[in-house]
Amino acid sequence: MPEAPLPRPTDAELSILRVLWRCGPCTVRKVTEELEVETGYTTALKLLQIMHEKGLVVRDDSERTHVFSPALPAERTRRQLLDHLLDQAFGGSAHQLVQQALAGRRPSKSEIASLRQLLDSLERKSS
Amino acid sequence: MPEAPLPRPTDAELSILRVLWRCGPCTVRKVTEELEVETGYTTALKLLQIMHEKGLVVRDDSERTHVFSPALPAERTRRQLLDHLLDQAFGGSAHQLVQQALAGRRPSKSEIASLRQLLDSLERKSS
DNA sequence: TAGAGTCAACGAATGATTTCGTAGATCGTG
DNA sequence: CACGATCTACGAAATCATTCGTTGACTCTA
Repeated sequence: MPEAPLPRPTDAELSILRVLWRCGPCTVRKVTEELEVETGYTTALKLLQIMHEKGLVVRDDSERTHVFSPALPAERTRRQLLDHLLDQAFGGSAHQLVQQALAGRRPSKSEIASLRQLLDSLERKSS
Repeated sequence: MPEAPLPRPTDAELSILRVLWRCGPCTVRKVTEELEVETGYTTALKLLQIMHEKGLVVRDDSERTHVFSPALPAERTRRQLLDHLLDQAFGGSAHQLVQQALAGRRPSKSEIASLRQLLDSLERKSS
């Protein structure tokens, strides 16, 4: 059985994943409190149930109060979303995307330095 | 009346915008033919009608066969989508996003050089 | 042990998205 | 003119996303 790839999280689902990424495993109540937009308890619960069905989160129901964790590391999900945007809006050109992401912003000196290093290592690999 | 900001295009809408970006102003038929996934004529028409209501495309209906164009330049829409992803998935850290976008890819030497130049100019500005 | 509080489950309501069938107007050609 | 082709408009249907009320079970405490 070739397990289906996880679906792309929706906006509301992503806001829940952000909580789990930031706080670690959470109960429904904790998620409800940590969400940046005021949300009803049952709404958060329903979303977590759906996300559990989809496989986006893992549920520990050994206790009465269930505890939820992301099914994938944040980096995997971020990568998936980024790849999708890359295809859909940037014609697959990572270069163009990076250009757009940096233009008009103010990365700090240390960030610029770290990006330079990244370019260096990419160059070594590609040569 | 402060005109409402344009809504973020959905996936299907974005696939139509890609056609308009690539081909310039198009009739419904042209869009239908150019879409990468086989799509019925009325489906494309309906989408264009909705996009017109939302303000995502401009319609020239001076002739019987209408002609549609993007309401915004591609760069503005790409920027909007990128900013949204940045907030939603990368906590606003452009640095992290760029890291992720470049890691594991093979930008060409010239692309790397052009990105280096971009970093240079950013550094000059921020100092 | 009774009552208040907390919990998961379920389903309904709403709205957005996507697809497509049909109808009516218009155009061009034989 | 009449017919077929093409066009826009409209609305129905299916699916999905989101929110929330209610219910029944469990827990803790007075």
